[in-house]
This record gives sequence, C-alpha cells and structure tokens, in this order.
Amino acid sequence: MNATTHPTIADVAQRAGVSTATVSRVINKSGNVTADTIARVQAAIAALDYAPHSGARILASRRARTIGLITPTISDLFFTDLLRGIEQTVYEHEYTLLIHATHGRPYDDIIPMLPLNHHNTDGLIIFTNSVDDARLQKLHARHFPLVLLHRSPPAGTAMPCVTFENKDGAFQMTAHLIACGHRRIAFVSGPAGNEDAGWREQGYREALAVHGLAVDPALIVPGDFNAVVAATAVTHLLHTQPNIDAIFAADDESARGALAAIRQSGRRVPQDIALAGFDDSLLSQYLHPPLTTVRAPIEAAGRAAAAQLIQLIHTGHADPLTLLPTELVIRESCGWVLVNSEQ
Amino acid sequence: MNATTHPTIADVAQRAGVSTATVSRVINKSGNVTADTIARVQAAIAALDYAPHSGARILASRRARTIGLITPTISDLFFTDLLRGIEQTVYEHEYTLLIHATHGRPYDDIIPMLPLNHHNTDGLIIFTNSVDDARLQKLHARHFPLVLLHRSPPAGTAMPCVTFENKDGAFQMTAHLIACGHRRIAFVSGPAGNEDAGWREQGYREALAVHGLAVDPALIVPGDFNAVVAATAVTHLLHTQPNIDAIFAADDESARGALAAIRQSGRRVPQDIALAGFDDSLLSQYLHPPLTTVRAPIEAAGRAAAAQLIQLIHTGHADPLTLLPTELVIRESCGWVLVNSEQ
DNA sequence: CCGGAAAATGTAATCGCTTACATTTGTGAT
DNA sequence: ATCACAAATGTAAGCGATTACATTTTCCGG
Repeated sequence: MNATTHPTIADVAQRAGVSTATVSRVINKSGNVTADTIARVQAAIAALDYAPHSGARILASRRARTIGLITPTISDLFFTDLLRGIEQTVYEHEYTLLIHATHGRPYDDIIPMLPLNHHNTDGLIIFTNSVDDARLQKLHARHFPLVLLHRSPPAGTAMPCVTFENKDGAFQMTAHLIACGHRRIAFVSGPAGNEDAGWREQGYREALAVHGLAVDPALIVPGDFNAVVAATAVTHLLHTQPNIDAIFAADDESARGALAAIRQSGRRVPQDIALAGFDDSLLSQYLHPPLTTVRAPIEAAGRAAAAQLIQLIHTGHADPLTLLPTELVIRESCGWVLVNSEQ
Repeated sequence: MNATTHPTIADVAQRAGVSTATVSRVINKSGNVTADTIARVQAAIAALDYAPHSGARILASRRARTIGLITPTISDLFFTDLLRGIEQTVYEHEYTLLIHATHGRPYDDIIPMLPLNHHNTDGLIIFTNSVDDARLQKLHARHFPLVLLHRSPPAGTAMPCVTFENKDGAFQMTAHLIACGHRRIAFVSGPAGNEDAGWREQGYREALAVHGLAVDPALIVPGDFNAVVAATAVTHLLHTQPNIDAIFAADDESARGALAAIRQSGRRVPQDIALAGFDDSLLSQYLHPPLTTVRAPIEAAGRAAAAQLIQLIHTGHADPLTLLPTELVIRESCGWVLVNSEQ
C-alpha cells in the first residue's frame, strides 16, 4: 500500500506481526485468538485506519450480512413509516439494509439483473408489486430468502407474507358509518392491482352485505391512492349521485382529495356528508375536520417483515402469513366525537 | 453449478462457447465483439438467468458504480424530499444508491468501519452531522470523493458543500413579519449544532438589526426542529412574554408545535399572533390556518448534491459551494393573503 | 492470392478476503 | 520430563469477476 491506495488485511497483518488469517479472526470475532494478539491487531487496524473490503468479504464468505428492500417508491408517507420499522429490526440484528426503488422502471431487458440479489444480500423484502411474478418465482426456485410485504405470492408458490387486516379494518369502518346512520355510502377505491386496496374494497362490500345494504357500482369511484385523482372522481360523483351521505376513501390521501372536492361542492364535512379514510397517516389528524380513519400498523408491518426475513435466513423457516390488526380511529369527519386521549 | 447454487460467468461462457473475457465484454459493452457472439452470450445469460456478482465486479474492477448516502435519519419529511432528488440524479447517471442511516449511533469504537466506504461506493454524500470531523478528514486525506449536504467542512479542509440560503430566507421572512407591522417577534430556534438552524437564526437577527429592532434574548426559545419541544417552549414564552405579536419558527415542525401552544393559550392565529415557519414541508399547507413559511428547495438540494458528487468522481472537480435560493410562501398564518396560484 | 493491420477472442494474473487444513505452541496428567 | 490433546496461529486455495497481454481470425489493398 502507498499514500493513495487503502490498507488491506495484509498491511494490518504485517504491522501486527501475524498472518492475515489471524487478522480475519479478530475482525470476525471467530475465537481462538489470544487477548494479547487481539490487542495488537486492533492497534494495527486503528493505526492504519483499516476497513475491510466488503466486496471481498462477500465473495470469500458467501454471506452479505445485508438485507435488501425492493420498493416501487421511496418518498411517501406510508413508506417512511414502513422503513422505520424495517430499519430498526435490521440493525438490531446487526445486518445492513440496502434499499432499491424501482420507480416503476422496467428492468434492463437484455441483461435482466436486479441491482439487489443473492450476491449482495442474504435475503429480500419485496414491497407490493416492485418485482414481477416471473422473477419472484425464479428467485424462489433458487431458495433465495424472500418475504413479501403487502402482496401475495405468485400462484402456486408459497412464500412468507406480511400485511395487515385491510378487509377487517374496512369492514369495521363501513359498519361504523352505517352505525352513524349513513346508508348511501360511496367508496373511493385504490389503484388497480394493489392488494391492500382490493381487500379494503372487499371489506366495504361485505359490510354493506352483512347490513342488508346493496352495493351500488355507481357509488364506487377510482381514487388511485392519490388526492388529485380522488378529487376529480368525487367531484363527478357528487354531481351524478347528489344524495350520498358518506364517502369512505381507500386511503388518507384520497380522503384528502375527497375532502377538497366536497368542500368545493359547497357541502360540509361531517354535517352534510361523512368522510372516512384509511391508514391514519400523519396528515389525517391535521385535516379539517380531523379525519376518522383506520389505523394501519405500518411501522409494525415493517418490523415484522424484517424479523420474518432474518428468521428465514437463519432457520430456513418463517410464518407463511403475518396479519397485523387494524384499528378504528374515530375523529370528527364522520360526525361522532369520542372523548379519549386521541389528539 | 448445480440446482442450489447460482450460475457464474464461467457457466455462461461455457454455454455460449466463448471465454469468460468475452462474456465480460458483452456485459460491460466494452466493444470488439461480433453481433453474433453478443447474441449467443445474451441467449446464454437469459437461459441461465445469470446475474453478475457485484462483489466480484467491485473487487476486480475497483469501481463500485455506486453512490453512498450517509444520513442521521431516514424517516422524516425533509429527508423524504431530499432523497427523491438524490435518487433521481443518481439513477440518471446509471449509478446505484446505497443508504446508511446512523440514527445517532456511534461507530464501533474497536474496529471503526463505516458500512459505506471506498470499497462499496465511489463517493459519499454526507448529510448534516452524520459523520464526525475526524473521520471526514481521514476520508478526505485519501482523496475519497465526498460532498457535504447541509453541513460545512471541518476546519482547514475544503470539500464541496451543498445547502440553501437559510440566512437569506430567514431574513426575508423576518422582514415580511416586520412589514406586516409586527415588532415583538419571537424566534423558535433549531437544534444546537445544526447549521441550517444557526443560519436561520442569524437571518432573523440581521433582519431585526437592519430594521432597527433590538434582539431580545428572552424572545429566542429552543424548538429543536420538534413540535413537542417547541410547544413546551412557546407555552412558557407566551406566559413570560405575553406581549409578543409574532413567532418565527426555525422549521415547520416547530411551527406546528408553536401553533398548538398558541391555540392552547386561547390566542388566535393570525388575529392575535402571527406565525411563520421554514421549509414549506408537506404539512404546512394543511395546518389551520395554512402556514406562511419559507420554501426550502430540498429536492433540488438532493439533486445538486448527487450531481456534484458524480462530477467529482468523473472529473475530480466540483463546485466548492452550491447555494440554492429560498423563497417566501405567503399563506394565512401571518395575516396576509396574497391571491396567487398557491394552494 | 498474399501480407499485414485491425478486429475478435482467449489466457491467466489479479483484486482482498475467508476458511479448511496443517502446523506450532501451551497445558495438565502421569 | 513426557505425552496427549487443546488452543493458537499459519498456509494457501478458492470466491467470481476484470483486464493486460497474447493469440487467432477477418478484412483489404496491391
């Protein structure tokens, strides 16, 4: 080594007067090294400010000590919460986290390589539809540890999934709206293909059925988990179906859009029309009126996914399905105010 | 290779009937390969679903094709915006992004290795104080490409910095408050040691001075970029200094805390007391009243940092300082309503 | 049809580490 | 002291790519 290059394990070994194997043992705490030798090696490491080459380590040891996370997007409120949970768990287990956001970009079709794979990670958390079925199946066929977050496995395959009780939460919320006296309840749906969204709609439908109310397709409009899309759809809805008395949006973002549209139409929430969301995102408590919504344990889902993956890596086994409970958060947008500790 | 292991470049070479060197040339598009050979190699790659081992590539090529980002925290609104800018630029240049959040954890003091270093990245973006001066200097001494984001270089060192005009923004906002007729203007400061926060306070002070107003230390209270801390401080402030007529918070989070405290005290915003924030975070437009604030070009800062780093890696040179302009966003919390396109 | 330069391909050393195995050193019972 | 065995350390063979250099093939002008 010289001034411009970086010290290697051989430099450390030489300075400490031991072999590279011993240095490696000290670094990896793999035992059978004298306290005295450990001290000498550590001194050499400190003196040279040596850092092991991770590529070389991975290559030689066939372990990356790293968890990969593949996600369609990185910069939204939902993902932020999720990430906090994942990160925490990953670091607790002394793994590193690598994140790759696909942003809907297709993979290179000539040489189809994921930037995160078995070479640089020991396992992958796949968030929603960031990886297509075919690739998922290939990874699975090679026994690469995989945990799915908010998406179910491709047909015919079994891999551990983590999600929360979307259907139950939506069911409870719909029941709550009905209990509040509403009958013409519209639903602002989520993106096509998004499983969370699908289950939420399903919960809405089942609650109506259970309470003897018909599902009117004209009352289900697209929201795409997006405020602007939802606002447009709701504006149209209010026009064509002026007699609705409640709107249940598939997520808080579309609830926000719905709120804007309702207000635009001159109606008041909750006096003229009730509004409910889903997620209990950071925003929901700052809306006016504060939004009644379903709390989704997003951070807990992140923790669970990471924990399942690490368990899978270590033991080869994980729970096929982790379903986290959701919870009604009653604020003011449906006309009920409960006195509790809620802000 | 067998069923459980993964194909290597040798497997591809064998199947395509060429040498590993040729396969490597195809993968890296390094030229001088027949169209026919390219096709054969690509077919083999596809058939085997081969993916190059990134560790081995980095080891052999001494290039990581990766940018590292070190940040104290990953899950806040500010960081989310920043990340979007960084990501976009990094991917545009066909680099990969690795993120490491320190969460204030100290490094392993025995073997002080950053999880992101010259072995797995070609350069680093250092966000605020996630890396201490000593380590920064060591990296710099080895000519490792570094760009600082929202922090200045350690004394005696020169490395490219990206930040925005905190002082000017705060100056303008303070001037705006003065123009609105306010005289007793309090300041909710940010975390000690945070440079953005320091410059914002400086801008506040200078604006007061320029307009002939004295800086009253009793009107400067700690907010720590945190709503709860700010609420506590402002509650106390309103008690001891009941005659203040405006509060300028160092960021939108503390403005939110201040708003809660003001309301708690029975005063109204903006009628009884004006309130301003800084950042124009997502939240600020949903507060009631919508918050007048300073728009910080966070995403642009992320883009600039990534662009500077990539330029530094390629050319060895980058701008010593990139200062992005801030902009007043007048909403309703200071009592002025401008008619414009603002939501 | 030939010779030589350019293009295409192959050979093998190398990157920095881990680890199986070999060797040396240390320990306690006899 | 001696021996058996455990603990500590060393030796050297990979891990899977890249790339300098060597070799073969192709292409053209004369």
